[in-house]
Amino acid sequence: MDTTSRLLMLLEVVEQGSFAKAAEIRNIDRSVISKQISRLEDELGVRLLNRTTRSFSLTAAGAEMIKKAAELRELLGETVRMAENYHLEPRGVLKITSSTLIGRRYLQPVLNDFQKRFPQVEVELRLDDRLVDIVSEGFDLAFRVGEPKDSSLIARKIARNRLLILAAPQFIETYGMPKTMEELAKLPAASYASNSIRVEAIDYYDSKGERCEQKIKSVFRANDAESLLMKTLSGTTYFVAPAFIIGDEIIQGKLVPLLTDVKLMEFSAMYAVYPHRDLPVRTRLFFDAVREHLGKDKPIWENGIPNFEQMY
Amino acid sequence: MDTTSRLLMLLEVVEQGSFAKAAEIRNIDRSVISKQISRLEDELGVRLLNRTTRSFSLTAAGAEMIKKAAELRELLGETVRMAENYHLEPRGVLKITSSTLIGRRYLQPVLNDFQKRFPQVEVELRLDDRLVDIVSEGFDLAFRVGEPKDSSLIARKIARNRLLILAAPQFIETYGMPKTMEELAKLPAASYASNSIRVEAIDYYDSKGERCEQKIKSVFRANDAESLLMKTLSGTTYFVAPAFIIGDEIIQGKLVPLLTDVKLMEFSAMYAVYPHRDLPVRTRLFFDAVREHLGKDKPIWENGIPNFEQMY
DNA sequence: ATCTATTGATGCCATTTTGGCATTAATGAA
DNA sequence: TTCATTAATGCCAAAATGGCATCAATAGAT
Repeated sequence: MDTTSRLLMLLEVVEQGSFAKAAEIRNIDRSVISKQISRLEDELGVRLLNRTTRSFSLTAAGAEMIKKAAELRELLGETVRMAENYHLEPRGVLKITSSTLIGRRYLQPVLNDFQKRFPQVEVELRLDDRLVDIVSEGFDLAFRVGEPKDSSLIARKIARNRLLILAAPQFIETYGMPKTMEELAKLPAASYASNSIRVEAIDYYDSKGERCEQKIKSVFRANDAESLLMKTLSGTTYFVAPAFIIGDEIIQGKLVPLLTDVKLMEFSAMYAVYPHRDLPVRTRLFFDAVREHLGKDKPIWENGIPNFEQMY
Repeated sequence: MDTTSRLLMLLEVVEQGSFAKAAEIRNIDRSVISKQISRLEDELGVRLLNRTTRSFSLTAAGAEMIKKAAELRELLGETVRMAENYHLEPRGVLKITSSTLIGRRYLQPVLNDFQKRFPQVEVELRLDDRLVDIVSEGFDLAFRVGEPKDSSLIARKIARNRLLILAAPQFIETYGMPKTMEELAKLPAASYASNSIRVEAIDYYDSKGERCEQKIKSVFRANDAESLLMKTLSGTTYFVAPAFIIGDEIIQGKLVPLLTDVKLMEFSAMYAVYPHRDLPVRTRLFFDAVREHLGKDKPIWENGIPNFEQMY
């Protein structure tokens, strides 16, 4: 390890706010960070951090150094990316992140095939339902539902994501088949709720084509679509579900679409997000493979929903 | 060693034109270069050099990489320099270059004192009578006679450098004391000649104050002032000498100034040259020490020339 | 005020990496 | 052709690295 790497290490330490966190991210011992930062200070001949045993603050010199370190990281990244443009065969580590469901159901099959075709590519898949900082953690590609806010990133819509209103047959037996949105609104619902998004109503177009919002009676909230689905399968709630979480439950008769004549507003589409314009070969190929797998116009998950084109 | 260092190594290899020369400059074995460049190619996944066992050429990828490597070197240099601005005590390696005579006679005493005062500063002195590329070789400071042409460098005049016309007493016995420039011009001269400068005449002001040029009869030319001086001491030539090469030869009576009533044009002054606006502390302190040693208005070497103020 | 958990520093040791030497293969020059 | 120079490779000793255990300091909890 030499001065440049030590500067990048310093930058990470400062970004993370502690030696320990930086060490955890790099999967190395804290002592390594401690030693390398000390050594960097020796090399530069300047104290960079004011330590107070349990924390630190930047010195004036340290503040200038991390600015330069950020420039170095950027430049080094550019350099590596430039080299990657010369790769004919994909190689290196493909780092991907997505929500658990997307990863397990839609990326995993593509990845399996991808690594058969390109054995030289290592894959690191991080399934996480919270948003991940793809720049600082160095991801090549992220898959998310909903358009990301960070405009420094590039987001491409890769599949639409329509909504359905679903319930189990047992639910319909219990409550009867609702005929209107107002009737539906009185029935118990399962709905998605995390600290970022919270679904509390159904957006739809009424018979006159006007946009309406119908508040729902949510009795079960979770930040995990599978949980909501399981709850709904138990027959105790209905569920306004984005299509991409549906497997073959409808074909198997475990779930039935309700109010299929109502026109629902389109839900946030699925997006691919990446940090730079010029993707490494491995990323571009995988990206294409995912789009191929998901389908050009009609997303793959809609195959499990008979007559979906005629609904909603 | 990490990717950045390997890139810088590549840059040096390309600049030097061979692995062997780059290895020599760094004082490491060739095998190290060979291994590290190979490893860099592995890391980047691109062939950077087309090898032909006895030489190499850059690939397209390699050409792009060395551009980036040059940027990296520049940025890393800036970073280190920025850190040096925070040094209160001088430290690090002070790298100086000068001509042999300047180094031996005028820098050496200052350096001895300087390292007594600041033992933490290492010194590397390169005496070389050809011009040295102070940027690419990383010198802090250079001392030269004559204003340098490279405008990317900063040059400061640190001492005037007047001329004298000198001869040994034996020379005067042999040829008689010349009374006019015309008489002098007929006598055999020793003169400085290198592939850059070639002294073939004496510039002076005549009795009417007009600029004149008197061609001389040069019978001994060398690119080394000491040689010219020794030749002159032998009594076979006179010598138009810059004052800074004079020791105590005049006081000891070994040399006598000729035609002291002629007003000679001032010779190129002595300059200090450095590559950047913001000098590290060690450099600034040494620079000041040199100026102190040489004297503010009257250069130290003029002390060996009695009544010099009244001559020429 | 006291206790506890966390943080960064330090010393020690096993592992990895590095750099130098010797050898080899290739190639341009004499 | 021969010869000298160059880069690559294998081997080995030396240096650097990373992990573990430990310590001292301190912010936060009780």
